[in-house]
Amino acid sequence: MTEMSRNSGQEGGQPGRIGIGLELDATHLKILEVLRENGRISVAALAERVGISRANAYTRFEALRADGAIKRFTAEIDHVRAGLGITALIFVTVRQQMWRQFRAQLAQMPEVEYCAITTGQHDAMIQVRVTDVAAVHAMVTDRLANIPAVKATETVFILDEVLRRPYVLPSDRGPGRSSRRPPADPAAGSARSTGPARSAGPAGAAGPAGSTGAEVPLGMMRFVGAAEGRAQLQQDV
Amino acid sequence: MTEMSRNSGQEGGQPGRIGIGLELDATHLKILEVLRENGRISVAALAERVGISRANAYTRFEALRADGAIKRFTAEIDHVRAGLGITALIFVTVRQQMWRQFRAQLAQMPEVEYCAITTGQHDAMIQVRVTDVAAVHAMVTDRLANIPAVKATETVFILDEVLRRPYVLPSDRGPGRSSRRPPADPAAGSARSTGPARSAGPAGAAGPAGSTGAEVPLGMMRFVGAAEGRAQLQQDV
DNA sequence: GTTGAAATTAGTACGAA
DNA sequence: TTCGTACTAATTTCAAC
Repeated sequence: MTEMSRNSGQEGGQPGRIGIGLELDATHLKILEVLRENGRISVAALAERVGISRANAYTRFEALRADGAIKRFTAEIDHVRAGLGITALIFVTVRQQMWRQFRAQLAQMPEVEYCAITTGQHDAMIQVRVTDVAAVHAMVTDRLANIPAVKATETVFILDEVLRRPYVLPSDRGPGRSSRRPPADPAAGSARSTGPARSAGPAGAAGPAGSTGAEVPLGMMRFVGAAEGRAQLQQDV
Repeated sequence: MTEMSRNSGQEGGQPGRIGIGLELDATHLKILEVLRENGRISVAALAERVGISRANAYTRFEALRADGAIKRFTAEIDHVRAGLGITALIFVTVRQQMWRQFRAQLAQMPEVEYCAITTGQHDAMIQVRVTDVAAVHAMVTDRLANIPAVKATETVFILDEVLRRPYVLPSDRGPGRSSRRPPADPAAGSARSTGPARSAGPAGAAGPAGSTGAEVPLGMMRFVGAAEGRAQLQQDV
């Protein structure tokens, strides 16, 4: 299972915990930078590219894995080549108090590649990969519609995936804080990595959670209030 | 080259291209299955898990990479640990005839992890990872709003990422076609991969593209028509 | 497509700076 | 902590079957 709970690497924790077990310095970020683009690089080559000794690279590599900063290593597969030419996004409104059931059902659907709980008009967005358009229809009408937790859905097809970065890092915008100019796209490269797969951690949980339901204009951005039942999110899930 | 004449193995092709250079048999899928969960496994261990000889595994492994079925290998990084605790989805309405500019600008934004062109109310969805909520605001108002190609945006925060599968494969639902019962979630594992970063290729391009703009009820699914300017998608991009 | 054996490389375990 | 080296184990390559 690929359930992402929000806790640290090896230990389970409370949902609210964010604890940092490892201070990531510039060298750590550099390692992550190489690894996200070439997950299969040897530690020796990694050490050379980062500019540290092999022994140091092994130590840091292991630390990053143990800490959970590196969750797992995966191969990016061409879905079209693999026979899954259709990608769709399904926005789901979940009936309050039924989040647990919804998550359980999700785990039973192998065509679901990604699911995130969001603010806004809907409660969750799921991304599915299937062989044909009919399969999307079947998925929505047969599978999702039969889940009591699902109140409503809205489907959108993905026509093209313009960009997919392995994983964004803070170092992408320099050592500093936020809004600065990017140093241009550092795309090319190859990465390699090794290690057992583990449950993913939680994403950011800050932000306008538990909003009131009213639209709150904030500059050009529209914070669409969460749907009813969102307040139960933490207790229910 | 024999059968791969129309697409090259290592090179990206035109957006409309779907060509299949390599026939993926059950063994290939099995290899992909292992690799997506453990991208850093050795080819020797891979051979053992798949049940083929080492040499065979090397041959197939290389073929999958050359063919492009495996695009690259990457490390999944815990964004929170890496200092990017906030994830948001920004739905963008793009001004017609300006897709090329939009895409060019995207490449200049390192905080963008993913961008897909969609049907529906909006034209594109981008996922960003940043350090704090303010950075999202800055991103939308300062960066996106200043792109002439961007007509409007709508932002939604991700409160939790419930599920992330390395990559969905057709074998997940058995050798057959579509809607069947999943064999339960085969999640855990770790993946390793290697390869240069590249711009994402086109996803499935079928579906209700070039729709009229009217809502077409189809079972429980709502096909929201594409926004104006979508017709220029292929020529413009 | 498989097996086995050689050459290379990776991973580990020390000390020393 | 980090580096450098030596030792051990594993992997990749290449041969023949």
